[in-house]
Amino acid sequence: MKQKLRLRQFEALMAVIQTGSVTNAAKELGISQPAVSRLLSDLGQTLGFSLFDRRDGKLVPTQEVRFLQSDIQRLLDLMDQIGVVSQSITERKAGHIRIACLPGFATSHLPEVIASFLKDKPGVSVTIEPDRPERILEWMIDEQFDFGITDEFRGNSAVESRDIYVRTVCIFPKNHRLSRLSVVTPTELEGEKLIHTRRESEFFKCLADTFFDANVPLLSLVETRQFTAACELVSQGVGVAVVSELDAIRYASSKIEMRPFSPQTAHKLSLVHPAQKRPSSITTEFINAFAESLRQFQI
Amino acid sequence: MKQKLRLRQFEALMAVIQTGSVTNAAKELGISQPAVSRLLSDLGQTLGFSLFDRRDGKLVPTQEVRFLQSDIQRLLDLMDQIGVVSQSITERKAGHIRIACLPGFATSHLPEVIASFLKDKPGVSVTIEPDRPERILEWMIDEQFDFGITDEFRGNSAVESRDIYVRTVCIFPKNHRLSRLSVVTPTELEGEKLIHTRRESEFFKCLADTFFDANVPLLSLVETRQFTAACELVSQGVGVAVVSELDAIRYASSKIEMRPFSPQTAHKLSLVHPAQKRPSSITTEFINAFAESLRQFQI
DNA sequence: TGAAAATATAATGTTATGTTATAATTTGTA
DNA sequence: TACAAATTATAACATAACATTATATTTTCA
Repeated sequence: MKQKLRLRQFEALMAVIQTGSVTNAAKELGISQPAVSRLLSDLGQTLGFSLFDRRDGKLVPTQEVRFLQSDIQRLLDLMDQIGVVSQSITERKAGHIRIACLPGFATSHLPEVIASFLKDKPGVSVTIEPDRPERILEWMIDEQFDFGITDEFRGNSAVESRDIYVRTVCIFPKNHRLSRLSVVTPTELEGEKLIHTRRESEFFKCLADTFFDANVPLLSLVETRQFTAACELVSQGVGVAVVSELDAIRYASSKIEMRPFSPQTAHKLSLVHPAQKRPSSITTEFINAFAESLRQFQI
Repeated sequence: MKQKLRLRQFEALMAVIQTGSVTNAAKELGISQPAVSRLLSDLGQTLGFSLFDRRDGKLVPTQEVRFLQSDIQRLLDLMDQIGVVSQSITERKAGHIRIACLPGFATSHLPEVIASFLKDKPGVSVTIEPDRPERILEWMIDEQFDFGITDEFRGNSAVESRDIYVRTVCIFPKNHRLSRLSVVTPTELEGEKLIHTRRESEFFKCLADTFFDANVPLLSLVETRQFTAACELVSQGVGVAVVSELDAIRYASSKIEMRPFSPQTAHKLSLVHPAQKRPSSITTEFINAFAESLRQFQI
């Protein structure tokens, strides 16, 4: 066997097996009969055994060919499949996106965005991994994920980011004295015990500044990492909080009320991805879709 | 995607992924660097997305390519495998043989022949199906088996056969009065009750003829289809029999003795295969090996 | 920044794959 | 059996894929 086996030869072989004649095979392949004839004779030459026997007008494959037939069929099917899949990739209907996000997003906003994104993309799959911002940053740096949704991001040369400023609101238990207001200010919160994010967090500092500027002492009650935890505590009637509108809306229940907080103190979200690696086009498309989904909550 | 995907392009792609550079890939493939360069650019063109990103001196595949990578690898592996298998077929080291045989052969002579035949042919597999001659003939006619070992075959246009005449011997229990003889004749068997094959069988008729010619009445005791059954009965001391030497030797035990039978009355075996279908070369080779294995028992 | 290495492009030869024309073979039928 | 029709093989030749060498361009790295 000096000559190389060619895919085209196998295509011709299978076409003849299926149609029972060289002439019909040629029709099926959309080429001339002599072309098929030669592909077969070349293949037979390199394989070293004859491919067909004549049986009352039909060509039937020899035992030797039958022995190879299933493998050859798989080969051709696989080639087809690769063609189909790459077509899907080009049309952005196939691919995989690995998303790292803050725990709050894994259960509330992100799933809806993914669901609508995947609606017309049957070949696309997604991995979601929720964790703390520090971990998300690591994952971006060593490129274990394609896209990250985080906060408290302070910039990193290995990571590209896009900042989103989300409106915040004040939430409090139903029938709270604040419910008579249309806007809540630090002054109105004087004496209220606050549930808020960690003292070192950027958002807490901004919030503290607004209290300082209003010359109101900020009374701390509970310190939590996540806005959702704050929402939960408020709904238990423990206290009041200033949280991202995104979380507040998702948490809306009969037990809490929300009002705009003034001065507007935004919560900064960062949509991040590895800087070195060019994101796949499906990833880029998803990041844009996600950013778009946040537009209604932006300042 | 107007252009067709080519196997060669995938080979180039995988070589670059493995080696991390076009230059090294070219070396691995044993072709020039510009050749690889162009295979890649053509492939990228038809796929519609870029294949590699530069990362500190190395080319790393894009997410899109990674998504296809395993399928492409399988494709190439399969192509290799087909090459290897067809090579084996050519060298008659791969294939499948379906054998139909008389029950006696399935357990005694055939297995040894198969075992030694397969010794240097790792890719060859065998199916053995024991049954009656009528069934074996059917199987040959509708080509369900490649090779048949039968007797009482009277010819059929759909079946090609090769007749083998196997020597027969007279067997009897140890210490029987016949054991003083070096050759047994019908005359010597006068008065002995015989275990023999069916009355309609060709072999029985031949045997009966020798008795008739010797003017000795043939006393029938048990009629059986198979020689092995006769051997078993003889070893139980039930009577004497004239059987194929092939069976007698395999059945040799401390309980029976054998002597040549005269006049020599051969048992005709037929090695058959479908006439219309050209047997695979591995089948032909096996049939020859099997015929050879019987040489020592032939007249 | 500039030399070295890697890659892309251009010009061109070779092989695979296609074509049409036609010969040889097989099949079906009188 | 013979003969027309259908099928397949062969010949001569065009085109595309794939390779080459030469050379321009880009990237890498000291």
